[in-house]
Amino acid sequence: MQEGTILERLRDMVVSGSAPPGELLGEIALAQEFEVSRTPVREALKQLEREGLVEVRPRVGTFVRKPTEREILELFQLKESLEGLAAGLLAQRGEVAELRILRQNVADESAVVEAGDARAYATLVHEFHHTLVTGADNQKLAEHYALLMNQLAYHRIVTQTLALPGRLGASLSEHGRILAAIESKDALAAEFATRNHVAQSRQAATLARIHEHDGGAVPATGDQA
Amino acid sequence: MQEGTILERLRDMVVSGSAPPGELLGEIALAQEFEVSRTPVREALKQLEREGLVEVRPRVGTFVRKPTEREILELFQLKESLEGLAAGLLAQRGEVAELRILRQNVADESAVVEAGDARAYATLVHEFHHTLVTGADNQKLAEHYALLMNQLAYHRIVTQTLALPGRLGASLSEHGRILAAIESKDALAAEFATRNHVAQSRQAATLARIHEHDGGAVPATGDQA
DNA sequence: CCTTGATCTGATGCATACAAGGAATGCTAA
DNA sequence: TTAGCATTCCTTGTATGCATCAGATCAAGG
Repeated sequence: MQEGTILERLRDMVVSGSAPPGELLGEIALAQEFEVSRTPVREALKQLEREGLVEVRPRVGTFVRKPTEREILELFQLKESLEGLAAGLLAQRGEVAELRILRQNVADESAVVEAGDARAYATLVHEFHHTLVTGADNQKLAEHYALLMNQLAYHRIVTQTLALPGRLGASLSEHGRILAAIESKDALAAEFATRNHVAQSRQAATLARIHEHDGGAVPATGDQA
Repeated sequence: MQEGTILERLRDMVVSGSAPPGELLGEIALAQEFEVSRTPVREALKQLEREGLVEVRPRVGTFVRKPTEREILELFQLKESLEGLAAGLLAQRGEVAELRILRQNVADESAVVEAGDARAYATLVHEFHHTLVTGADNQKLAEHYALLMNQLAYHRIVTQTLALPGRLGASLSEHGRILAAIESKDALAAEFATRNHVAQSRQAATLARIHEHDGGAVPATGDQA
């Protein structure tokens, strides 16, 4: 079959969207699909419930959960705080491996923005933020952050958001400012540059969702920087 | 028997310390104690593992986990960030029920400090921080915060910390500054007052742990404000 | 036609039996 | 005496059967 544990495969089904929101994740069906018994499937489903990805209705079933607008706002507020913390911590660490990765990452971002490749940029954005959090050298922070990002179905949101006009370049320069603040070992500046970046990203993501609900592609007329 | 679900009862055993670090939480023994089968016990243990309270060694057993010094530092860093976020959000909410609770709480704190009742003050401290987070009106924040606090074995740490000379009064005035910043709807001031308070608390807690390792009660000679 | 009720299906929740592996213990040999 | 090893015990991991209950379906009455 596929790779990875049952938990990972199930989580991927939810995060990637191959199991759409509202869909019933029946223990028996999944057990047959994974060729195991209900017990390990059940354990994995409970874990996903703890991660906020599915909703278990007792005696009824486990369903893929779709975050409400309210929850997305709450998650972005948390994201802002946690990434800000990470940037500040990283700035205090001095010259570490993650810093070099960030430099290379921003350089790569410049290149793909030149080429206008929004999808490649989305991948680099993901790596940038991931490196930021990893570089904070705080395992607990990384764990909490990972929970957040799963619930935000990060890739798709980021990809859609970056399709907004002007957002691509704005995001790049924001990353540049974050890196500069970290380079200068100014923890406070790094924190606030990061928080500002996340806030901007949140606004853009909100717009992207609104446009999506309008029905389909993002329009050419944008009203945000 | 007792009240609450199996999960809550098990968690309480770990957090309260009635099951000391390193102790084996055997599924069979717990199942007999709770008068259920291994299955629900096992589910609860897995949940506690995800909360970071126990460590599951495959094919060996589930053991009560003791946070390392490193982890405690990491958790306090997160606590500082999350409580700061909460205070800032609360400051932006205007006159809400939680704000009135905080006012009453600080007033009560003054009274018990006058009376010199450190134990009663510890309870009020717990309520103050809990109200702060609740008042942020962010469910996800509250959930992540709850995870943190469980791992910190908050009650005991706070109680020990407040026993340090001078810490009682310092904590009270810090709470006062936090409340004042929230009252003035200054989100940034509220955030930093809270972060400063948590940082002070962390330093005091570190001292308390060091003294504890010296062997027993906190000495009368303190070297922190 | 709409509402209301019983029934029936299918899902989870729990209990239990069996399989598999790690750790301690005691035995043997050097 | 001690090092090495086999064995035994005790633990979790998995599979499966039964009990229970939410929700759908269908029929009967207004």
